[in-house]
Amino acid sequence: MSATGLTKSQAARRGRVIDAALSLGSDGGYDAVQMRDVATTAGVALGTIYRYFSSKDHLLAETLVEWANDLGRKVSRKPPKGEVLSDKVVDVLRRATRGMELEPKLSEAVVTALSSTDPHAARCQREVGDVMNSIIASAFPDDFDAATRDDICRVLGHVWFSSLVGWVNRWYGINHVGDEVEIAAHLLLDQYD
Amino acid sequence: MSATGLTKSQAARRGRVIDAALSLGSDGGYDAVQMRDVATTAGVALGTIYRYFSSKDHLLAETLVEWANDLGRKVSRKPPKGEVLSDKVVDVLRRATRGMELEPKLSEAVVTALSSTDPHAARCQREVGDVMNSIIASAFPDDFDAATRDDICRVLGHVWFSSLVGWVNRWYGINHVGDEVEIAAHLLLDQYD
DNA sequence: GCTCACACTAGAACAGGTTCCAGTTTTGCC
DNA sequence: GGCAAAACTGGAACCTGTTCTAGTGTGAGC
Repeated sequence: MSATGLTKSQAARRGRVIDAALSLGSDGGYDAVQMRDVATTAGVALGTIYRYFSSKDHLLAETLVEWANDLGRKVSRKPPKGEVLSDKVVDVLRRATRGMELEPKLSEAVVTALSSTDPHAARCQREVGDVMNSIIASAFPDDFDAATRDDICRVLGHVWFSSLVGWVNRWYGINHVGDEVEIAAHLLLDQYD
Repeated sequence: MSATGLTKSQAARRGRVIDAALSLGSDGGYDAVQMRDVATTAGVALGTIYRYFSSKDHLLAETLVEWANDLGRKVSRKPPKGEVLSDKVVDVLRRATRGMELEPKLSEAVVTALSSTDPHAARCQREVGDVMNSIIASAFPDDFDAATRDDICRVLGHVWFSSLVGWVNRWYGINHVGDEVEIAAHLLLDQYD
């Protein structure tokens, strides 16, 4: 068995389940990800899904973890653009937001799962938060005070998350997410430029 | 019938339903607010609840609206304490947080409902947000630039909401909510003192 | 006071997430 | 290869939010 503690066929099964969730979610959003459908689409028994994921929300949250890690790798390959600190931070957050814009239904699904109270989903939520924080932090210069930087990253993470929830709940459009984050970034960072 | 469009007995029924939800929620949190139990506790039929509230989340969100309005009245009676702007803002946000601390189970219930996608719940969410924003805004001096003030209030609202969700999902303790908001307030406001 | 539209009730029915079970297949180990 | 343990399967069952139905009040306008 591999380093993850799963045999090859198990890893494949788990992968098929995530793929099925992604596929159903990107077509119809959260409600369309029905566990019975995920099971048949993935070609596994319903009960098997629950061997790998503690709940529907956990399943969707795991897919978001993969997405966040992906984004992290991309950002480290193509560092944020911008003359001043606030521009760089806005650039990286807009890239994150644009990624969700491209898959609105799927984003609705995963963001909904992101505010679930399932404990296993909560681990994913924290993981996503950590990844986002480190992505944002990577836009800062090395000589920036680390404690202040972390505080600022957390605040921006809160704004990003809260705006996403607002978008998912149709309080306002997706473009608002980027705008809101940009406003926050300027309020927090312009004093350092 | 009264100004609200409800007869006296209807207003009473509606009130009993909310009271039942409050009572069940403050004992056992979100999961303990079961619609069948709400119905029997309130002494109404299950279907009747759905005449007044479109969903469980809507019901809980309405109770939060009442709570927020309450807080708004209290704050306008006893204005925020503090020498400098950031202290005042922190004071008012800590009062909001303390209110939830006193009823942790109930807060878990209403905050969970606050991130629901039900459209009627969404109206409540926006209402709560507006009330919170105006409460925070009331800590600012009259001559503060209104647009900047509103931007700052929204950012603080995001931090508050996101931290509450984090608390509800057990990412960290309730005291963290106040701390996180305080950090954000200092980052945003110390430059104006 | 009558009446009609509408609200309410009890309870069944439905939907989808989650759990359970009996039987079968895989897997790790000797 | 043979065996015990663990994983998987199909499917029923369970739970709780939500909807529906048939019958019973109830109150506003005449």
